Amino acid sequence: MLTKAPGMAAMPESTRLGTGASARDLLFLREAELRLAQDLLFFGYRDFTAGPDQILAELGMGRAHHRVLHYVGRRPGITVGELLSILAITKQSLGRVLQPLIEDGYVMQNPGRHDKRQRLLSLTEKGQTFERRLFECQREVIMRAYREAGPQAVEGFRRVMRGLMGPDANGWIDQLEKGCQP
Amino acid sequence: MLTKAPGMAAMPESTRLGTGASARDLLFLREAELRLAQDLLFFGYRDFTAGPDQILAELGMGRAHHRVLHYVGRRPGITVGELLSILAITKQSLGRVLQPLIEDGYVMQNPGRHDKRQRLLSLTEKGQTFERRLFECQREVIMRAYREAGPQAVEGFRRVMRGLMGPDANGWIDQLEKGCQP
DNA sequence: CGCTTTGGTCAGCATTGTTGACGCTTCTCC
DNA sequence: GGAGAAGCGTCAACAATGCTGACCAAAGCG
Repeated sequence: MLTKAPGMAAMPESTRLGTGASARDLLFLREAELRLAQDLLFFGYRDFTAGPDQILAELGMGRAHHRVLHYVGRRPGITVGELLSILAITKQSLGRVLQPLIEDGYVMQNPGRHDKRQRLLSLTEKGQTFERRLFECQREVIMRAYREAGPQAVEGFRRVMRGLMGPDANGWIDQLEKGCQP
Repeated sequence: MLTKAPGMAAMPESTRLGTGASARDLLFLREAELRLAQDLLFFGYRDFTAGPDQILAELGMGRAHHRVLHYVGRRPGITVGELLSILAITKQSLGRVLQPLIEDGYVMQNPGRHDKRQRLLSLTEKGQTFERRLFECQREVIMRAYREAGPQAVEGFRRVMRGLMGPDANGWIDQLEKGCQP
């Protein structure tokens, strides 16, 4: 907004992080660049969720249902407590979407083997099918964005996004990534 | 989820986009990588908005108020119609947050010079101060993430985010970037 | 046997999105 | 100049998804 550096964003220069970075390297921290980040996150997140939202609406569901289906699908046998931690919402908020999902046969619950208080959640066949449908919707969007941006951009995207979130979320991401490559 | 390529994300190889990309280059399009993207966006967006949300709550406001303050601040003299297009919400939804912001002296409206039907919106001193406070909150988060990730990662982040959003949002982003470097 | 943990539930409230309908002012075009 | 369109505001009702507070039941644990 004050200094001028058109196209600076395209410079393929220094890769060094932090230590010893020149003033030139830090141009991307100007106010205008940070404002842009706000916009990117707002528009990006909104458009990214738009597809599933539409499908969900047809079945009388919302984004919260998708999140439950996603994380139950990602971690079959997850406990209610873990799900609450991941979503960072209250028991009541979760109950309102989880209960219908169970009643309508998308999610099933089994008592824990070691701890019978627990209700281990997993997707039914119907739940898997539906979750996949929602996923395919976003898959296309991400694939296009990733392919157009290229592998290095994707890696950069990941680094920035992880930097944006707090330690809790970063921990969950680590766990989720681990769990998917057994 | 099916193939295995630990640490692939860190490979600094080919930069070529799309055309002629090898199978190796496209490993980042595996299902697990796309699932990860879903998680990154969910956690990232949530944690990114958490700071302002807290401040806003103390004043009886919500995220919607922040968005209005942000875009009015970004485009002083914006019309109600433009704001509606950017936010992609209904007139009624906007009215509910805009009206209180005007009454409480955060936003002021002046009749358009050429078209007197228009109400050109801009931030009052009070509005600017408050918006800046919210911005500072996110500024720190973004700056840390950007600095830790490095300039190339930031560029990648931008490319991917722009790829995620639709043409409308991309158009608005272009306009907003232009308007800030007059 | 008591205490804690895990999970469920009821009641009420706030934010923010939606539709539909109606009114006022102002611009534009014939 | 008058008709219709455009820009904006507003009332009413509804839906999704957060929240708090309170209370209950079953199971684990010392």
